[in-house]
Amino acid sequence: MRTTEYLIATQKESPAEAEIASHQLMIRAGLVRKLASGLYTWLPTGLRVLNKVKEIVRDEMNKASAIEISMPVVQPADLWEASGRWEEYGPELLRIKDRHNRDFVLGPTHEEVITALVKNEISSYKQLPLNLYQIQTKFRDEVRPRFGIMRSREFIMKDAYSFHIDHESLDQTYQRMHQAYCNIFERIGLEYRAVIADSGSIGGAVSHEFHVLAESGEDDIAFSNKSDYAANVELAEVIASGERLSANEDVKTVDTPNAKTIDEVALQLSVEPEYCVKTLIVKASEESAHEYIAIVLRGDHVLNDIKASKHPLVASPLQMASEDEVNKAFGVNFGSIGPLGIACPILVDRSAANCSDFICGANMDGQHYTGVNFDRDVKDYDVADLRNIESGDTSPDGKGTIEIRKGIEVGHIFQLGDKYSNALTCGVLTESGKHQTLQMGCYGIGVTRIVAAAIEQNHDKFGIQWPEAIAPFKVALIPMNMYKSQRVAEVAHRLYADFIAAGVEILFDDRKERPGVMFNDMELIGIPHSIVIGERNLDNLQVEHKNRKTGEKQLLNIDEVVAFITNQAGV
RNA sequence: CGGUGAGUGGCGCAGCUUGGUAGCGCACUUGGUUUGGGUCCAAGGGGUCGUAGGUUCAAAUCCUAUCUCACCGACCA
Repeated sequence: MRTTEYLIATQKESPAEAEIASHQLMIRAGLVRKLASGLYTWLPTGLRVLNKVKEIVRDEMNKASAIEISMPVVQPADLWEASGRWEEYGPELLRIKDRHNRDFVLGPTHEEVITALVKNEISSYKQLPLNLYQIQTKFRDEVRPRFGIMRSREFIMKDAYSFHIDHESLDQTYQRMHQAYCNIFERIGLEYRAVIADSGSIGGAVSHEFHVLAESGEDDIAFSNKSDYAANVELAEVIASGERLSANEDVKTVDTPNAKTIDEVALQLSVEPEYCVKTLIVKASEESAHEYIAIVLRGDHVLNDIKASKHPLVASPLQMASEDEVNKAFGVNFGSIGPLGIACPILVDRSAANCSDFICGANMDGQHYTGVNFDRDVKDYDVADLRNIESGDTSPDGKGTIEIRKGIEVGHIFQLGDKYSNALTCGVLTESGKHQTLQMGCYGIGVTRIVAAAIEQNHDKFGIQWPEAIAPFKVALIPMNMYKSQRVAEVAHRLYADFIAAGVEILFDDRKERPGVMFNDMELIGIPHSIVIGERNLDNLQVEHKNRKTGEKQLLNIDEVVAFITNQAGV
């Protein structure tokens, strides 16, 4: 490709609204342009990258025996009414009417359509398992589109749906998809983690998210430094390390005037917060036959709402008691609540349960106890996993310690079970001739989001540094003063032809621009290899190669350039 | 949906407080200059100042309404 026949569309400045690197760089490098909130046009360079990602996804899906189809973006509402999601989905579902005033939706996902399809096409267990996918535009009327292409309303998703006679078969395909996803992200060249998204209470994981690690990510990922364990911070189970030490001290009452927080208590008593416990009062569930529950955490730990609300004694969703309610029920204000002698059931976090001789509120304003111990002093309580996992905790699989980093969710795989097949009565006849509802799995990848995530992970102050596998071009050919130097022009044209003959994707900057402009544009666009042709090196029949990622420069003989690139880039 | 802020050539902004008929940088066009890291000079083209209404001799500027967008919180690939 020649720049003079191409649309470069680079910019010096990025729009004020672009907050994160990938958004700024996608606009500055001329990859996308915004049409309206959450709606983007893909310019030629961006589209080349997008297509590379699509091809890798497609290839790995095919290798995993998934079969490509294409379903409509516009879907009739009655399917959504049948699945219950016409009511359930809410305003993110864009609803439209046709000329006959019939209701349709712009598909945010395709479970309904695929299930209806399979219901009609598949009638025997012999045709199973079946795994169908498409790479296609989705529309979700996001509350707040953000970060450019990262969270747009219209986006491209690879969505796959598998159908099975039983759970065992579903599990096999699920594992296969898990592996396919790992292959995809490895091939693209991204640092990622497969994250446990929901450790179902019955039998193992039923959902994994795939996250690309990047500072700008919106999710906190906890992962082991020794194993491949990874989970959302909210969902990661915490196992308490160590054992409780024996009680040495007696309970004493100390004055802690005006100390409302653990930090203030710890400061007044000159101890670290981890030697204190904090007691939080939450609303109890109906079945608990109490009004409130006291939750006890170590002073330096953070309550995990999700875990707490899953406990049978605790109201779901979690509701913290107000200070007035606490005062009314227990005769004490925030700051001096404690488990010792409190008139409600007590839930103790696993880590807090390992504390001994600890400090806690005395249930009298302005006073705390020291030297408190479970069992000896606090007798009736339940232990549960109630806090957020933290950096440095032991990994839940027992291997290594936990690190926490930000992640961008780019993929999600699910074992759906029979939710949709049941609602739309999708089943087959079994070997014994009985009707059997199918088990389903679904597997999504945010194709457009991968492009943004790749930039988040691979850029510097000059621009994008594309991984080879998804770079819009492998090589930028940059001639110095081609319009003045006949020699430079000749070599440039010859190399350009050679690269094309060798099947290398090359961008030949034949604009009549100053060198600085060309260097800056090619670096901003992020092409992995630059070949610079200048009078300077032509006497020795050499040109210069520069690696975008490492910045390394070296001189190459003109005759060797193409081979050098094809060997290095694995073309 | 709640909170905050902004709408002025393609992009980034100034002008608004104190009304007087729109300006700067980038980009674009032309000519010259320069040519291994976003040259420099000159000339030029392009804007219903988000929209509607009002106040006024006069509105980008003041008032009212409305629309849109962005940023911060709960959802998602």
